[in-house]
Amino acid sequence: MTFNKNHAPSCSLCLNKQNGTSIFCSLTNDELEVLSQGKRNMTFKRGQVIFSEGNQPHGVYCIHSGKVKIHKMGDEGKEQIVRLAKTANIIGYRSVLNSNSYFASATAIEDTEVCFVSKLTIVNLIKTNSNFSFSLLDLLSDDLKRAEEKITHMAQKHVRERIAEAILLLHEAYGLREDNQTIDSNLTRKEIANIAGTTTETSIRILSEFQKDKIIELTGKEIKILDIKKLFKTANIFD
Amino acid sequence: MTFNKNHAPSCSLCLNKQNGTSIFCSLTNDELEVLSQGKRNMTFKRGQVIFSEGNQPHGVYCIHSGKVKIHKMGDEGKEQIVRLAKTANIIGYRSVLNSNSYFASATAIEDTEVCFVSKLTIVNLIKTNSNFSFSLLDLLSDDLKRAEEKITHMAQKHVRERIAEAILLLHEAYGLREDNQTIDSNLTRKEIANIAGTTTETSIRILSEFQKDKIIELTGKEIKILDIKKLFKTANIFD
DNA sequence: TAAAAAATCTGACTTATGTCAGGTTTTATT
DNA sequence: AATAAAACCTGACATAAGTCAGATTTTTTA
Repeated sequence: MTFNKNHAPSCSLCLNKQNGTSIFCSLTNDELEVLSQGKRNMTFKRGQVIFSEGNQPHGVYCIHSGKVKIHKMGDEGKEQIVRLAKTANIIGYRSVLNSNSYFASATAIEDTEVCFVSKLTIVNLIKTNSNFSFSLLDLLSDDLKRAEEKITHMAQKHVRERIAEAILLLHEAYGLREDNQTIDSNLTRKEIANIAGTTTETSIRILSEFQKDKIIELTGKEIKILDIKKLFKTANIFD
Repeated sequence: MTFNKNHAPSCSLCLNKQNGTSIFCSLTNDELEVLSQGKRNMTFKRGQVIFSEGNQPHGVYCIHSGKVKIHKMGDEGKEQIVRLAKTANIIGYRSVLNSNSYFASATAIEDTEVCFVSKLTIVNLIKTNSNFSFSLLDLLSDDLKRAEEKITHMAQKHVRERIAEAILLLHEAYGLREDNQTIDSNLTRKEIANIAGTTTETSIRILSEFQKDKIIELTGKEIKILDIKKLFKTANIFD
């Protein structure tokens, strides 16, 4: 990890804020100025750890650009990926909000720039700006909803359905490349297994099956979605 | 369900509030008065539904006494229990906070009295009392932590470990009866299966195994914990 | 650019856990 | 109290998915 004082712009000029995709959108100009003054810019190369399970949190990380996986260690040292984050998302807030140590780790899955914002700044914002509190509550509620949905699916769905769901999650979280077909991420088979909660071998086998069934096309780590309707059907998701 | 205007006391006199176990502890006397005036008292018999997946939420439910399961329907109509609530807990807040329809249902697992608090009241409290916001954020953070832990366990633990964990969850959530050994709840084998994410048959079989191994003693639906250390070990939980 | 280390792939085999079926006991309803 | 409906239990069997092992390809590192 390296510090980088000048790369990310001031928060009020940040594109992610202007897009309306950031949790900091509800801040006043003054508040943004304070945020901007206090933040610390850092960059992480693919594979580098942003924070680690068990450590003490001192603030949150706003992803200025890049992609991050949030993962937990299981009993036998097997990784479980519990969330995926991208540009404009903030990570590490859960532990800050209830003052526990991190219960999960965050690792860059591609080169990533983050702005670190101290716990004190976040706490002050909650104290003074209820819109910010609402944004945080909304964010947490959404995460909780997804997590409890995932519990149900882990308990009840077959691996084939869960792998299909993992691909759909990647699609939703990271979107498509310019060709409008290829998922904009390159996780390993093992990481896909760790989203779906299965073994690397099974993940490989089922991805090949999907290719044989003309649902996806695989080129190395790239996944091109050929038939998204079939993918939803395979995942057993209807709506 | 029946309305019951006089059973639960005014919020400021409520024992759950005085115990320090309620989320409303951070409220001022004036705020408690508003809360008290606005609340509506309801009672639900064992098995009755408090709110249902898919419906629109209009407020939160504070459990004055009783026990409630929060559960989701899986694809094949199989229930997954995602949380357990008891006296002093509030339920239904997740959906209120991000204005979605309920994504899970709540059903009384024993006779339960609740106080219904309108969404407007909650929103006003968040707007005016940042301590209340902190309490809610803390609550949601804790739920999220537990949920993401459960995802990992669902994905990686064997059914035997998950059933042991389910018993420990019951123990933690509902505590013990006067004998200091028997868990104060009487879920069916099927409901235990629906916490652990397995079938009724397997849950029955594994509970019998635990009895044979002198970890628990079963009398109808009652579960007496004989060896909690062994139970933790069986669940593969150390700390 | 060579060597080492990951990641991918495939086949054979094992096993945990689900499914089905039938009987008994407990609980709820009339 | 009688009947119906859940809940509980057990055995036999089926199968989804894990494990192990070895080969190939890709990526990383020196």
